[in-house]
Amino acid sequence: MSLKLFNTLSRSVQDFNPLDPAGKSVDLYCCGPTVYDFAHIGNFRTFVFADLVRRYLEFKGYAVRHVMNITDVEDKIIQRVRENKTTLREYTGKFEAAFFEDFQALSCLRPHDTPRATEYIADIIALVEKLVARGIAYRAADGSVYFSIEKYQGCGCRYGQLLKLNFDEMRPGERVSSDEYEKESVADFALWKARVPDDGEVAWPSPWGEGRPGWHVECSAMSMKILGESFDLHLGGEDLIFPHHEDEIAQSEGATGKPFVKHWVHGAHLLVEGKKMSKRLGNYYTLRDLLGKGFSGREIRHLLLTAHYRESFNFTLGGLQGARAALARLDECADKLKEIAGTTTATAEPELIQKVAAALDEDLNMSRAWGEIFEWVREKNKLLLPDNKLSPEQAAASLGAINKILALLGLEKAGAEEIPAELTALLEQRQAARKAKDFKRSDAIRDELKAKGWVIEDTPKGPKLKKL
RNA sequence: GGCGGAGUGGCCAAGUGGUAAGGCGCGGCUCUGCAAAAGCUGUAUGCGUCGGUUCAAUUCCGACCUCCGCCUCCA
Repeated sequence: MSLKLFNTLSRSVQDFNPLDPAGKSVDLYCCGPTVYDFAHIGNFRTFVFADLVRRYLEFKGYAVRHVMNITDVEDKIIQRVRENKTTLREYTGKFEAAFFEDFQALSCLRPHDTPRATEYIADIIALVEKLVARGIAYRAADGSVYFSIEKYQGCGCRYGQLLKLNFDEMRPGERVSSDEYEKESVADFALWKARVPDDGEVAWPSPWGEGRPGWHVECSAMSMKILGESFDLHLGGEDLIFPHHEDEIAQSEGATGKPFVKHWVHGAHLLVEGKKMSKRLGNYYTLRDLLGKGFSGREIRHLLLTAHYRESFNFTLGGLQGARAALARLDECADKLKEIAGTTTATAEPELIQKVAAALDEDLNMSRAWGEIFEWVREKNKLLLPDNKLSPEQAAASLGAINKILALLGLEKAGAEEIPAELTALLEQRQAARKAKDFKRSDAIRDELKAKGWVIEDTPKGPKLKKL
């Protein structure tokens, strides 16, 4: 089975085939965070989605090179640096570190390369020079360099590959900042922004005078430097389709004359509690906010992975409770299998893995994959309870399968917590009390354990302690 | 105004031209000294509204309603 993915270039689901003639390696670029503040849950939907793409490609046997940029120079950052009377590096370093902490809390695999824009200034300048030399970019009177869409189209290139553009009908200018009035045409965009007083110390020398890179150009410069002028996959949030990604294509193809990216995939946004996230509505959650409410990164990741990536998804606190319950059901089944399997090992049974892979092959249909997983859980539960019908070998094979799936999804269960000896002693006392029919005492011990955060599970084979 | 996406049970969410996966929640049952936990089980004559095509539509077509995204530095 081969992977099918939606491609924004064709606006349709198509077979994914890497550029590598051997069909073995895949180069993947995902637009990363702008490190001006803590990232919110919407940002992380995109990164978890990108992580799923990477993990699934690796699962299918591809050697993936995953690159994600860190945007560490940009208008908002400069503004914050000014307000906080700090330096660019100090300011962005703090939020970059926070970002990777959050990233890890969600079990996202660290990309192989995480280039910072400020460390690729020379490459950015070289790319802009190339565009200027080809006559596609021009220096305006204010010292900024702009990309000319007219000249680009004059070279036989197409602007508007990711979406239909109709400049006459568009509402121009609402968000054009006042420092861009030197442009020849409203559609043109900045490659290099001349230094202005508000920039403070944030500036680099260039052939056009001091300044800093435009936003879109960093992704073109860094992705091509690391992955080459043409590569397989470029991911990002759907809001980046225009202008960011369209401009990336223009800059890259304008400079190289080669197709930039073969396959563009965009993740949809999410709503929070049914509404667009906003600080005013109180439904703006950073990852830290959610962790602070007691939810785990694993629960949050599970919830983000329940819906299809191209559908807008309603993220709710109630949904997180549901994620917790769903994961508990899964873990419970795995624990029971583990108990039966003991130290026996066996090859993972292939059926579940095949079904989940078949679902993911269809444009990463996670909802269908979950359907398969939970149907499998029910089937296993029927064999395990009320009395086990599985041999240790069978249980080990089943356990191998579910563990492989959880690893694929980045939802491995953390190691079980050790039960303190004093609690085990209490549990034994309760059993003694029950045997003596002193239920008052046994219930008191049960309450005591519950107060300590542990619940007793009385099974036909005796009591077990479980962390709440 | 232009371009694009979406409306499926109490909530979340798949899917299909032939009669609705899965998760959460809720009810029932099993187990239990009682509970809890766990498991099993039940839970949409219906897929925004109104028309049309068809032997058959939630699925195709048209109109309408509602919601969401992008339209020059937002994941």
